[in-house]
Amino acid sequence: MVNAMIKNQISLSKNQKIVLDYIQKTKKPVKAYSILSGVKKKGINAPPQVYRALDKLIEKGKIHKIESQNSFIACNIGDCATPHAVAFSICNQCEIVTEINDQKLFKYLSDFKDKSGVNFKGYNLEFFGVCDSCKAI
Amino acid sequence: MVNAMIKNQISLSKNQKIVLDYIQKTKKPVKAYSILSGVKKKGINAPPQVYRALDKLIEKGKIHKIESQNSFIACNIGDCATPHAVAFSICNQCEIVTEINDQKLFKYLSDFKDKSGVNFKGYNLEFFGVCDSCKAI
DNA sequence: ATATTGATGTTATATTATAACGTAATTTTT
DNA sequence: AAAAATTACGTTATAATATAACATCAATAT
Repeated sequence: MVNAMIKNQISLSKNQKIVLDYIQKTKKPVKAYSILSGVKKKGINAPPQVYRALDKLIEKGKIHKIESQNSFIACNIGDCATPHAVAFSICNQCEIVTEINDQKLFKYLSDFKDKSGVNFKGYNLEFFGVCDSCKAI
Repeated sequence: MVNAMIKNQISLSKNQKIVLDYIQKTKKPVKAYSILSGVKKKGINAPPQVYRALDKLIEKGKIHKIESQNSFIACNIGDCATPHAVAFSICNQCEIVTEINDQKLFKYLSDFKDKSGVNFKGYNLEFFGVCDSCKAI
């Protein structure tokens, strides 16, 4: 029982913590090589170290990749239960990304079936527009 | 009037035609450098020529970029009226991509508003799963 | 005719990501 | 606890994706 709980807690390795820390500090999505320069002083020296950490953090639901930007953001839902079923809004002007947490949308997409009746395990949805702050300018 | 119609016909430049031709011949999504090697004999020699054509073809609704694959497919809806509001299904095994043409889904996504009431101009939706052919194996 | 815009060709380089190898730490199994 | 298996680490090199910059040519609009 207790063991099961402990196992459920997702544990992070040293480099994974360093990379996650860095991503969580920023508001905008960050690119892999920005992360690399940002964590050099912590002893991470080479791209593979960053990319390996990123891969694991995605698997563990701690971060998401924004495919249209090749950038990464922290999951704002804590431990994301569905790391492969995600939706974001992206401002075309300032490029700020916000993770969308909308149960109705999630249900709609999870239930969606294509013409041949195939249902999908996951999805990545990126909305594009201009955010309120940019509209105000 | 006639002029307006002629203007409405989307015209393609020489390189744009070559690149589109190549993409339409393939069933699977193709990568930029595959296109480049595929059209070398047609006189296209360097990456910028391909990428410029790709950009224009996307603008003109002739092709779409599959962001999660950095690959490109021909629009299966002909002249896509909404080149920046698209949905695809992607097989995780064979990586085949199919463009989804579902009016209900389109309406749902176009009407979607985030928490702050912002409505979005476009979206890119990629569903992931295993296609029927791969399931059968 | 001439200014503007769109397209081309080319070289070089920037950006993003992974292969491959050896080693060390951690976890699981026995 | 020892052996085996898995996971993570560090490093070098290189692959794959994409753009900057510049000169030239073509088309179209004023």
